[in-house]
Amino acid sequence: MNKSSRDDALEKLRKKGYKLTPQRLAVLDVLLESHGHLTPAELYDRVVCERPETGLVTVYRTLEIFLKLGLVCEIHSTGGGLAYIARVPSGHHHHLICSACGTVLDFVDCDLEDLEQRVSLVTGFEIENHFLELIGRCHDCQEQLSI
Amino acid sequence: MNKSSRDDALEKLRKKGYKLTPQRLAVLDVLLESHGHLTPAELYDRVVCERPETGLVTVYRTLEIFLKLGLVCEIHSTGGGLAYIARVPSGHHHHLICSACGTVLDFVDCDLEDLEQRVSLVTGFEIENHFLELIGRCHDCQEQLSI
DNA sequence: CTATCAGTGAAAAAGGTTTTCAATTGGTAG
DNA sequence: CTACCAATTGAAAACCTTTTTCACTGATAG
Repeated sequence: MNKSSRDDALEKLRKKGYKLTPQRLAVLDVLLESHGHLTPAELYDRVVCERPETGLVTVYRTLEIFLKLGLVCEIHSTGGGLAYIARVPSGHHHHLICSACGTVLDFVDCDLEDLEQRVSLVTGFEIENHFLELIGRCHDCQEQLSI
Repeated sequence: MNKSSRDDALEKLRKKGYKLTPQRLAVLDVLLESHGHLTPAELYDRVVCERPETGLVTVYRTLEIFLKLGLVCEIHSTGGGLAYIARVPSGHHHHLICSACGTVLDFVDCDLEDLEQRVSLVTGFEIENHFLELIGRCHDCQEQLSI
């Protein structure tokens, strides 16, 4: 639960003219309370606990809006579909994903600007974006293996 | 067309006991002749031109084998499904993808080991893998914009 | 020649995501 | 406070990608 993230999100939604419906608030709160990434289906399951009248479609539509506003990040590395996690309001960062429990940590220290400049010089590409995810095993899951 | 890549691929297939069927050869050749990444459906379309009796299912099955043998790389950043590109036999590398024309270049110079060690120290994660794609605009597509 | 078995195509199934559409609702102007 | 209207919603259907199932084929070994 992060009050300032929540208020920041509500502010952005309001500013763009999106209505603060109960469904959108529920999706937002589930995202903010979650420690790891969630697939749309997982998100839907949790939202339905609070508001049984919510539809899966609305979860998809809400995620689309949240993504456009930068309130969530999309995670691609997970097999099959996409997953989403609330974005802390800290600008540029990447994700470190535990392959066992799915916990996602952010990290900022990526130094990719240097790499991008080098690659750009060699290839003539104008780099617009990058996509970096580290996959590993978090401290807790390492311990569970050795027990 | 890259003769040594083709021979290398045939060698690997043979060594693992996979039969060199016309369908598999067709998929391989389309991949080797392509400059960018291809979705399974795109690949299928091109293969069908040469061998109309080929099924989409076989393309999927072939890609699965090629991926296991390291003959192709999977690309995640593209919206929707996955895409594949022939892997040049050069070990560890990443992809630079043109957002306009889809051309994919490889680059090797990633220095992520340093980053991984830093992130590992800070977070306690044991890094197993990383996933990096740079997205940009290739030299040709930059020119087309300015014309 | 026959038995075997990897490989195949077509169809069906299985996900996941998007579209359609009629009904409802949140925010606002009066 | 009320009425209005565009935005939003849920359910169903449509779509797309990928996987599974199954009967059949075509090599290969004995």
